[in-house]
Amino acid sequence: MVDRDVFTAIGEPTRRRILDQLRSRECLVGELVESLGISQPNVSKHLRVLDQAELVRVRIDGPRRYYALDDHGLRDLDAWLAPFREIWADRLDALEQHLDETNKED
Amino acid sequence: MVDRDVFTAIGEPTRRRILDQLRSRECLVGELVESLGISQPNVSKHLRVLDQAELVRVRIDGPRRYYALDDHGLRDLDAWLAPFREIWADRLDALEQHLDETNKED
DNA sequence: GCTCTATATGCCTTGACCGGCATATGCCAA
DNA sequence: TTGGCATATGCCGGTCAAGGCATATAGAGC
Repeated sequence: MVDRDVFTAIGEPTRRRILDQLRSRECLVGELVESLGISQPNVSKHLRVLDQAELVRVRIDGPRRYYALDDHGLRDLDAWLAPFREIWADRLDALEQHLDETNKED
Repeated sequence: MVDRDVFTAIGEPTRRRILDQLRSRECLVGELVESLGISQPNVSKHLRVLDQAELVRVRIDGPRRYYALDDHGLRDLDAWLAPFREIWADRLDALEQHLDETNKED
């Protein structure tokens, strides 16, 4: 329980299922327990990891806790991905250019 | 050694360093060993995981193996991320709209 | 204050994985 | 074919995380 960054957080399939579920709306812990079919302590532990990675945030309402998506974590992931995406773009540009050149030659 | 998907592959810091390094150009295993300062067997093992996740591909030249980025894996990650990105967009739209409404009221 | 509900935390076991090391494999040159 | 270089693979020990279970905490109502 040291280095809970976004990458380790989304490495776990169950946690990705939680994130997928939260896309539609915020959920109570109990709702996730029921829909995912895993134990409540387990859900709470996964939510803790997701929270530390800023992938979810909590809204406390009396004894209930509503969990919802938090943009920060996934934006971090998106930022990490960005330079790689640029490489794809460059390759596509190069491909297009190559095709253009080829057309000219015809 | 079961479920080598993109998520588990990028969960490891060393593997992310390898990917970062491969952004500039394809590399030999020995080059990665030297630049990363870790043992050769270790690099080979990480490369194997990255290969299974389609994050890198190999070009064999005699006894040498050039490793380069493979788009497929990171595109998978990008695809997983897409629906979340749409949510950000929706929220930004909603924010803009709210600001517009507020301006009108002034 | 007591109790019920909702959730979090602690302990334990098991399994996965990382790193180090030794060794195997594959390819080339002489 | 023998030797040497580049890389992969197998084994081992330590570590860490996931899941199950029991239990602690916190709020709401009586």
